[in-house]
Amino acid sequence: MPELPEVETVRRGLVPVMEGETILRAQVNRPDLRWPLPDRMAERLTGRRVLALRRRSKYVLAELDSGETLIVHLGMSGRMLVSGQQLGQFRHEHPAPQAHDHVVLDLSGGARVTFNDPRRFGAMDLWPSATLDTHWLLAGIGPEPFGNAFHEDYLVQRLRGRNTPIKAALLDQKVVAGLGNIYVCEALHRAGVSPVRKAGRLSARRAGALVPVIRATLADAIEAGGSSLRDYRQADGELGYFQHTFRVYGREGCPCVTAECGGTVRRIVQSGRSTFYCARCQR
DNA sequence: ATGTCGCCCTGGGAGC
DNA sequence: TGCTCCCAGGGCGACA
Repeated sequence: MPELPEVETVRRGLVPVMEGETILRAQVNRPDLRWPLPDRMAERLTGRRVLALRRRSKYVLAELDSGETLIVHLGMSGRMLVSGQQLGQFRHEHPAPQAHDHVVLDLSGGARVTFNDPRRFGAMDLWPSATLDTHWLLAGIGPEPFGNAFHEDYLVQRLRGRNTPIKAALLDQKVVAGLGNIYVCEALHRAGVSPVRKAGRLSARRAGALVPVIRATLADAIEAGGSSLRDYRQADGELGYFQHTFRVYGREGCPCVTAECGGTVRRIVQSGRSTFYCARCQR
């Protein structure tokens, strides 16, 4: 689930139950996820107030009143399940613990946030907030797609001379933060750019034009995620926000949705990962 | 520096 | 029903 729009959706879902609240209890059920969890993680979280919830790329960042920030990455299968929140006059019960519930946080507002991650590609760490940018997971990440540093001249410059397919270049988190396999495929289709085209062989005009298309693709996805945020709250934290209408992703063999195109969506493999695109209208 | 590949894990679905 | 194989939205580190 977790590319930038999904992580942003998760963040927005967590804000009302975490921001300004105190972590009354932290339960850490194993010593590691993808990497070792920080030393004494439960103690360093317990009693801390969450000052702000932010997002950087695909990371959720919980700034604590201890001067540390909890860094969370959802990997491929990570979930942040919310239970026990107040809904009108009702308060949901906490569900029974599930397999792969690795970290459980009980907040002062009554909510419980459970990090569940079957594949354990996720990660958590605690790091001084003042030097968050220097954390090894965050240090090399490129500009936020909605930030001022991500603009047409930047992207043109960044792609110049690169011999890798544009698909791989946009997947590279050093080029732009937060894009994953789905939204790269979707953005390239919207832009009419072939995923196999070498990044450096895209005209400056077409390379620059990717910037607003990437933003629009992500913004639409966030909006779609936001619309199902209500389900997320109602349904005991069950994360079910994928009513997105993908134009190419997962649509191998289906007709291209571009008006008057008439092409068929193909699936190919690039650097070991599926790419979906229409060879007729993506050039 | 740049680009590709293997790998860390588990679960779900397709096919037999 | 049960097995095997393939696939999965990430990203690091090793290699050419």
